[in-house]
Amino acid sequence: MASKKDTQFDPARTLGLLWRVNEKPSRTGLSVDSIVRAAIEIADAEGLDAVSMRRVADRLGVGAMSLYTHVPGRTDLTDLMTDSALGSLYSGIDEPTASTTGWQQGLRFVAERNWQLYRTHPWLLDAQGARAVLGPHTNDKYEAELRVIDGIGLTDVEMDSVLTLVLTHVAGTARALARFNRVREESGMTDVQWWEATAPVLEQVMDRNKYPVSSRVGTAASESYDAASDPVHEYQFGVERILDGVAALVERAQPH
Amino acid sequence: MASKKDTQFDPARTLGLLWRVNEKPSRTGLSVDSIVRAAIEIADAEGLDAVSMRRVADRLGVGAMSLYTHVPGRTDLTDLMTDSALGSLYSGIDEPTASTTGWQQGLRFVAERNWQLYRTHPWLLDAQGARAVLGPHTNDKYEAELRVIDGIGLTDVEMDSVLTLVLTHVAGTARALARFNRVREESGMTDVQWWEATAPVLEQVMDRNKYPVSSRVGTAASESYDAASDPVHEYQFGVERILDGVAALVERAQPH
DNA sequence: CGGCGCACAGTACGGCGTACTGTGCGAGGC
DNA sequence: GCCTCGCACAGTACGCCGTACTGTGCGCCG
Repeated sequence: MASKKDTQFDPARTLGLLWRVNEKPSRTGLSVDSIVRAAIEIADAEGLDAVSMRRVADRLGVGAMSLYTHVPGRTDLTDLMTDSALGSLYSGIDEPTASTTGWQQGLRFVAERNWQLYRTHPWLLDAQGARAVLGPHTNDKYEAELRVIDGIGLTDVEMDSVLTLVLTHVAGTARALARFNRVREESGMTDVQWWEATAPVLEQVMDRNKYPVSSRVGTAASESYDAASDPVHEYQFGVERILDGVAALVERAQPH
Repeated sequence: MASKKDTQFDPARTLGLLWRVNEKPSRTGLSVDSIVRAAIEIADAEGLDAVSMRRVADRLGVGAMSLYTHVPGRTDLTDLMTDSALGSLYSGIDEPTASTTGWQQGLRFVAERNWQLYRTHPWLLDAQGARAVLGPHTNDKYEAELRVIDGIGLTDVEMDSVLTLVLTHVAGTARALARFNRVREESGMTDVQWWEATAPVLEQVMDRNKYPVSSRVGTAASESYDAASDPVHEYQFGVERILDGVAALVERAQPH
């Protein structure tokens, strides 16, 4: 994925598409918007891999190649899907700041919205292929999220770093959750079933004495989670640790 | 990718492969090890997408279908590659604890090794497709890494959570770095060139007044990084914040 | 030395993105 | 009112992919 060389790498064209510079009223109702909408529906239901040009065209009752009139190729379509999905994140550019007080609450709000976004559109995690997508919603998102940590004593660069840190954590744990869910769907096997098939073989082959700490911790963790891992817990635990770490940074910047 | 239904989902078979339960001395030197080695070489040079069964077979001077005698399919091959790559992480199960003092230094050591691992094998980031790979090296890794935070006052579950938090952060920032490098390679365009092609169009379409905070912060960040982002800085910054956050947790568990 | 099993090879199918090449509809000029 | 031209849409084809299924011929064991 994302390894094919684009026929033509044209940032200007992509940008024009993202901001819908040339709205074309076509004769069969085909348009950038309708194509993106169809693609997102498929991706939501079956993942990004299921979004092939043929599938999207089928869903629109149109020939596969007709899509290329409106969209340069699959890569750009993915960018368009990404920016479009980001449009539903916040009701407005002020929502995160307006609906919270204090930077901790603000960052938690931002994290939670991103987490929910990845839950509804897990394909977003597979969609970050190339350079940043500079679409309108992407820009709105960046501005809205930065505002919750503006004016709390961090430098501009630190603000960017803190936000990226939180978002990277959310994406990472969301990825674990998506993997978790996908495996269960596709294998038709619960974690317990899988473990029952795996454990006996592992027992024969692995010397438990070699792994004192990990067998103790692994057992404790899986008993606590009722599974091999618990992405939701990881997400929450991580956010709290990170907020504590950022608090230390803020205090250092502004000694009371 | 990773969406095809496996012909047969057989954990026992996969495990046997990972632990090399049935070493087969074949007649042309073809073996699980040689196949995995060839696959990794291709992946290191050209990414995981370039690892097709045909490519691997070609490199070994063998027909594509012959690989299936030793390996059930591409999915399992990927698991084998992953466990194999993890073998080079530490010289022994005690290296992280033996070469550091204190849990902070220990976690920094672990983070750094993982970071370097992802730098040499970026395809590892694309290889986590299904359930955990329970190979020998994967187990060694988990044990080695847990030991650096054993006995510092955390509960077993907290130990697992802390390690996962650090590793998730490393993987996330390594992914950003890999993307960064790949884009530069493939597009043949530096960040500066790209920006020069992008900026004028963006200027026409985006109202800067709508984005006071992000244009200030974005400018500061990109001037500081000489690029749109700096994954290395993000990695380091994040590790320090996370360590501070974990320190707060440790102190809370063990009041001085 | 005969025979059998398994390592290896080949062909083929249904998928993918998309280059290139038609076709026929809708709108503008007269 | 009609002709014409441009562009939205369609089709075919190529080279990739993973892998199911079907041969072949080598090496080992009796």
